[in-house]
Amino acid sequence: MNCVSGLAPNGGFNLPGPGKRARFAASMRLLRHADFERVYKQGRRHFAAHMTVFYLRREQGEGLRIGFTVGRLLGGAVDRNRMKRRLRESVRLHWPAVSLPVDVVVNPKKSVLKLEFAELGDEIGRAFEVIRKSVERRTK
RNA sequence: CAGCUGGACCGGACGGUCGCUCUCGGCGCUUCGGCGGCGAGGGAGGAAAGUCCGAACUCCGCAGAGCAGUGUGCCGGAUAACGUCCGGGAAGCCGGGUUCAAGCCCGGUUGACGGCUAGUGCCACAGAGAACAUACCGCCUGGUGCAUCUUCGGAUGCUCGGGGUAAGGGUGAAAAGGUGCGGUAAGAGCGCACCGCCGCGGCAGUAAUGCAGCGGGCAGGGCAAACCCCACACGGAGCAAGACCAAAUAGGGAGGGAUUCCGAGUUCGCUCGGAUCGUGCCGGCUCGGCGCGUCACAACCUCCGGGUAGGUCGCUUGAGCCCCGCAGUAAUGCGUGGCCCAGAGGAAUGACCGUCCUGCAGGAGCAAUCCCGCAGACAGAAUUCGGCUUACAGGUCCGGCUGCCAC
RNA sequence: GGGCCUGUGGUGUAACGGCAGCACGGAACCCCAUCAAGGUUACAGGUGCGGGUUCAAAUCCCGCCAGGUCCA
Repeated sequence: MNCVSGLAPNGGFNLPGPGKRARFAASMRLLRHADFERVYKQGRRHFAAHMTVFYLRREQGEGLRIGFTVGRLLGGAVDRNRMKRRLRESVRLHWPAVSLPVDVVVNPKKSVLKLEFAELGDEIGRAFEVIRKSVERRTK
């Protein structure tokens, strides 16, 4: 029993509308190892200059959920934490207005550490756009 | 003032907007498990690191003792404990003084420092000889032969083999006490003095050890970060320890209930078909439908226990931090008072901006200063403490040495 | 959280505490009409780094660094 497939998406509290302030609560993140595995094995991939984005349409629930994988190859603990924090902030500020029932995993590259923050945000925005189009096409 | 060096400490500051996480308060929704939003407060380090030691804590194991294994290793103290810390000592190195020299004294510094007069093993090359030492060149001695000189006693030189010698040369990391004087054919602890060494008892000190004395001419080369011996310590695993709740699926255990007849087949265990009875499920009940049925198994129903995903606890009040006082050379201990200081779990402490601070480059200015740009280390809690080790921009304070300037 | 292993020319590997070798590759030359193969020659290292023990260290000891691997 977990809250992810059950209550939170059904309730729909966590969907930020255009007027709402940008948030990034726990229910909007991927929190379980099994979810990551499913997205890696069954999901589709989108390659960008500074990251690779995996995404998978979810059967249950409605909200978009996102997680980050930053492995040991990318640097020490300080650098990896910095990457995750910058990604999280970018995702928070570029959260798509339309609600998508999709799980997303982002694998950053080392350049995320030194990249201009605005540029990182643009790339996240473009990735969300690609995912939105892909999901809408499959739904029809 | 500058450079080098030792120790202690700090590790950019303040504010705004939007986020994350925990706690508390009250609110809304709820399938009563939670979810959402509002307000207030808390939110990385000196090394959080490496995981090299030591503990706490938890589970497992355990009559007692020994072996094996691992670690530690001068002495005393500190401590919960340690391979850590503090103090002391031996020893090495550097500088100065003194001495013919060895050595001794003073100052600084280093400091894994039990035992090779228990055993075993190793010591390449070079060298005559390397552990029951050794005679290559030398030195001394007497002998044979030859040459020269001769005052005809012999002397000198060379060759050969004999003996003595451990001074000198040479080899080596190391050649079996050192220096000086005496002594001698030449030499040698052969003798003496001083130093070193060994033994004995004495004194000082808790002890390591030191000091002086007497005796012995000197045995006992080095290596135990070689095997080893001696003394001491150590049960094993680790918060993914461990405790509790516990889905789905599979499996385990216990219990409950009830039959007879006819026909056919038969390897004589039983099987199949029909009727009847009992029972379980569907159903409010009957009929009906789907199953099962008396040795055992299976099936049905009820109950129990283990346990995975997942969740909760462990989880932060502790050998705790700060101030002051006392004891101690110090490590540290004791006492009064005050304080509560991160607890995540795909893992929170961030993003953007402003002002200031520090450093560096550029520009303006006689200068104080101003403008603009760049940079601000090493690094991120993961059960918790005590250490060690390693990384580290810049800065503050205290001490030592050297140089320059002033008095 | 804990255990174990490795590090030597460019590459792969040897070396009872006593001169750091071997093979491949690269370079030059020879051979050949040419290429390959073959032959000869020298080069390339202070054994991951820093200390210590020893007369002497790749080897023994201590501390770091990098990499690999196993268990929970």
